[in-house]
Amino acid sequence: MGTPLPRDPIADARLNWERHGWSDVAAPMAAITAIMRTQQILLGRIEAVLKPFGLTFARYELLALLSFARSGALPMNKASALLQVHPTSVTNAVDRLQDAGLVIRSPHPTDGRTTLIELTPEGRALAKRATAVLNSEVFGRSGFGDQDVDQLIRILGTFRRNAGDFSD
Amino acid sequence: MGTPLPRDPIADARLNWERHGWSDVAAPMAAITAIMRTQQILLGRIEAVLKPFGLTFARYELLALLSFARSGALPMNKASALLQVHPTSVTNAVDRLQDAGLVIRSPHPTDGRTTLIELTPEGRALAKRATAVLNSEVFGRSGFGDQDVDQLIRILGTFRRNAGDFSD
DNA sequence: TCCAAACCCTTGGATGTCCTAGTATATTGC
DNA sequence: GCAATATACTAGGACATCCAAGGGTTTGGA
Repeated sequence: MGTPLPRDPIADARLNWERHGWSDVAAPMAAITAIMRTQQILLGRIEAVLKPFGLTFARYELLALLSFARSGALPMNKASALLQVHPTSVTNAVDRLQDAGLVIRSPHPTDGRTTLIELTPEGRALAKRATAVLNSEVFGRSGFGDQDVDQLIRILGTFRRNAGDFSD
Repeated sequence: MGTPLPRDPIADARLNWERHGWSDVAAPMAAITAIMRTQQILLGRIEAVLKPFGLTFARYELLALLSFARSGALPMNKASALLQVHPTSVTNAVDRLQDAGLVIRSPHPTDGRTTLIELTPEGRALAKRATAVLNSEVFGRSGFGDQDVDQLIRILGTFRRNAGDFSD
């Protein structure tokens, strides 16, 4: 990561918006751009922690999801829905996790269309170790204050519900 | 995008974290995961709007940045720094924008190492039209309340400053 | 019963991002 | 003045994401 910029580029963009007569949408534009940039920063931290484990965020998410399933196994389409990513992304992740011996594919007992993803003991152990480091190095040092964390969960939760993520 | 899930998957993940004795980091984990998911939703909306223009978000950002530069031209390294992406990503975006006739590369007048990216009239016109639609369709209907927009800008601004994005 | 529609997963192609390495040009120091 | 260092951009490779298309399986209505 380079040297800090002398000025906040998002604040500058907001000024540019206002100068061009788009004041009514300048603030949401700045908020949305800030979300994009924050995601980029956080993803960078997470991937840096996971790299020594040979994991990417996408693969870790799948591993973690499986480790919380009672049986340690889930159908591909369930995983796709819960992780809210495209089915092909799950296929891709499973391919690599399987090559690494962390999961195995097995046929669904009653539905021939469905493939189950199952955690191996190695996969379960790796998920546990990776989570421990993520907890201490990323989530435990997020840089957000406690109140801001609550605000984020509230604001983004409302947004996600309105966007159709869940009907809770 | 599929049917809404019956339950919020991030709230469930938070419960799983608490059940496993990681209550101290469960809330920041939920906040960070929510940021990742929100970014995904917003990016999807933006790319859907830009697709008819033949633009992706990465290319649009570069066009918009150039359109705000007084001369309509910037060195590659400046663009990379301001957009906060890897230099190779700028190279990639410029390649495609140049193929589309929206920008041209020109040599820097005094520094032979540097390449200037310059907006063509077509590029400037397209940026203007794309911005108008983004403003009305995405930023103008973000789904965030006015107060929440302010909160997001404040919280994420502090985060980005602490992360070393800028020293303002 | 049987066939069309729906569903599940995979493959192939396009895009974007990053990293590492390499080439070319500037600047600095001796 | 020349070598060493720093900077700017590009090339190639690894991953992840999406879309479109295809083949196998199940379901439900004619």
